[in-house]
Order: sequence, then structure tokens, then C-alpha cells
Amino acid sequence: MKTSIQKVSEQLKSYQIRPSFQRVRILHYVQTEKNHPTIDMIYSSLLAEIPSLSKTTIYNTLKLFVDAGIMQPITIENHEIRYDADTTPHIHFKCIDCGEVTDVFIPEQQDWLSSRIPSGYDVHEQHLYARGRCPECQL
Amino acid sequence: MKTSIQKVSEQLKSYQIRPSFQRVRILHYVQTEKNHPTIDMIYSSLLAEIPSLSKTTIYNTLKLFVDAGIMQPITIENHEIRYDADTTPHIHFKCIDCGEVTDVFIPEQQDWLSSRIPSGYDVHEQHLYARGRCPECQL
DNA sequence: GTATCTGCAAAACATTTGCAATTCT
DNA sequence: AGAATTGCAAATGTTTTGCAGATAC
Repeated sequence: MKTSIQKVSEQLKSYQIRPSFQRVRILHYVQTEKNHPTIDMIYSSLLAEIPSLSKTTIYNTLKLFVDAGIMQPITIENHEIRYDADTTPHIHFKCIDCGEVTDVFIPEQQDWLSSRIPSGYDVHEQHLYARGRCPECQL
Repeated sequence: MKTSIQKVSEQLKSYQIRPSFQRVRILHYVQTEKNHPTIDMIYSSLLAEIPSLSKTTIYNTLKLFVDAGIMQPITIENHEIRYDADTTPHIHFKCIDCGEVTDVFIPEQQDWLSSRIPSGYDVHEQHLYARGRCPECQL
């Protein structure tokens, strides 16, 4: 049976992206921790494992992944970009207390928005997000 | 009959905010041009009228307005914050060609999202936006 | 051996902060 | 005069760029 590191490596190859050590670890990290990390979160988490890692590499790599369609950038706060390895449409909920971003899947979301936007608009992407208090942070 | 400048001035007073010349012009600009401007768009548009205007004042003023609930910041691109003087829930559509952000009102939006998020989450705000090509930019 | 990839250092940008000058009441 | 507001200049923080060394094919 293949390890998930091997799977990540093959996923990259299928996108014609060379599976360098850094790239594989970055993608693996974002896929397994489903925490929608920022650049800094990725950097500080991987530093123990890859002491030579630089932020420039993370910037380069995430740009590569986003352009390839492997990841999507999530824009909830204007001062932090988060990244999600799940590119299917779903809702992001950010807790105003703990700061965590969690996924909410609503079956009928798929075309709710696009089907309601007036004709004449050519919709490429739709994004829904909410802010509030998550179940763990209720008193 | 009152000019819209006078109306803006009174709106500010109703929020206990002193209607200084700069504040009135900034709010008036965002309200009348419904272009969801960035800080820079506001700055360069008002510079002719207020040559001494500084960006710091715009930063200060917009923070004041957002905290007071007079405006909402719109986060579509991570590298630019736009501001909207309409704080009722509605959809923003950003055209990938001309870059304009337009409003789309869908009557049933009001509670579509909040009513579908699993119970346990306490939803304070919901935001929907889409990206694509606007009617004017179709070939 | 040639392409690609990584990571340092510097550059470019956007936003915030401290403070002095100005304006309003 | 006293309090609030403005705007300059400096500080901060984040992202991008240029490039030299390392790595992979």
C-alpha cells in the first residue's frame, strides 16, 4: 500500500509538476491538516522537518499550485490568505473566537448562486463564506 | 431641498461622527460612485478637490466608518480591499476583464446561507461573491 | 551539461504609528 | 483654550524580484 507521501508525489506528476521534496511536503501538509493554513502556518510547521526551508519557496510553490488548480486561495480576511487543497465549491466558516476556518458542505450549493445571477453574467467562480462562533466556542 | 452633501453630513452626525470636510467628501464619494472603490481609488479621485488630502486620513476615516457600521469592507482579492456604503447583504460580482465590482441583489439571499449552516454555528455575517465576465465585457 | 528549483538578500508595496500642526467649537 | 482631526515622516510587515548556488534529469 502506498503512503500518502507517495500519493501526493504522483498527484504532482499528473499535473506535470516535478515532485521536489519541498513541494511534496507542502502539498501533503495542506492536504492532511485540513486547517486552511496561511503561508506562515505552513512555514513554521514545516521548518522542523526542513530546516533550510525558506518562505520564498512557499510563495513560489503555492503560486504554482494555485495556477495549476491544485489549491484555491481563500480570502476571508484581507490581511491573511489561506489555502485549501479542496477545490470543490463549499462554504468556509471562520470563527471569530478561535480563528479556525472550517468547511461546511451544503449539497445544493453547487449551482445555487450561479443559477440566480442574472443572465448576461458569465460566472466562473463562486465563493461563500460566513463568520461567527463555531460550536466549540459557544459557552 | 437638501443637497446630497448635506444629507451625508447629517448621516454622519446621526452616528455621532463629526462631519469634517474630508469625512463628508469621502463618504459622499463612496455613496455616489457605486464603484466599490479601493483606498487608492478614493485618494486619487478626491485629490483634485482636496489637494492637501493624505492617505493616512483615508485610512483613518474608513476604519472609523467600518467600525461605526456605515460601510463594509469587501474582500474579493487578497491584495485589494474595497469599500461599500451599502451594508445590506448582497452579492458582489467582480469582472475578470474590466475589474469592476457590481452588486447583484437576490431577494431570497437574506437567509439562504445562514439557514443552511448546521446548528451549533452562530452565524454573524455571511458573504457571497462571484467572479467571471460581466455583460459589458462579453464579445 | 542543461534545465529547473531553492533560498538568500534586497526591493517594492501596503498599512500602521507617533507626533506636530491645524482646525473646530 | 481645549479637544478632535489631519497629514507628514518613519516604522512595520508582507509579498515580489534578482540572482547565485544546489539539485535533478
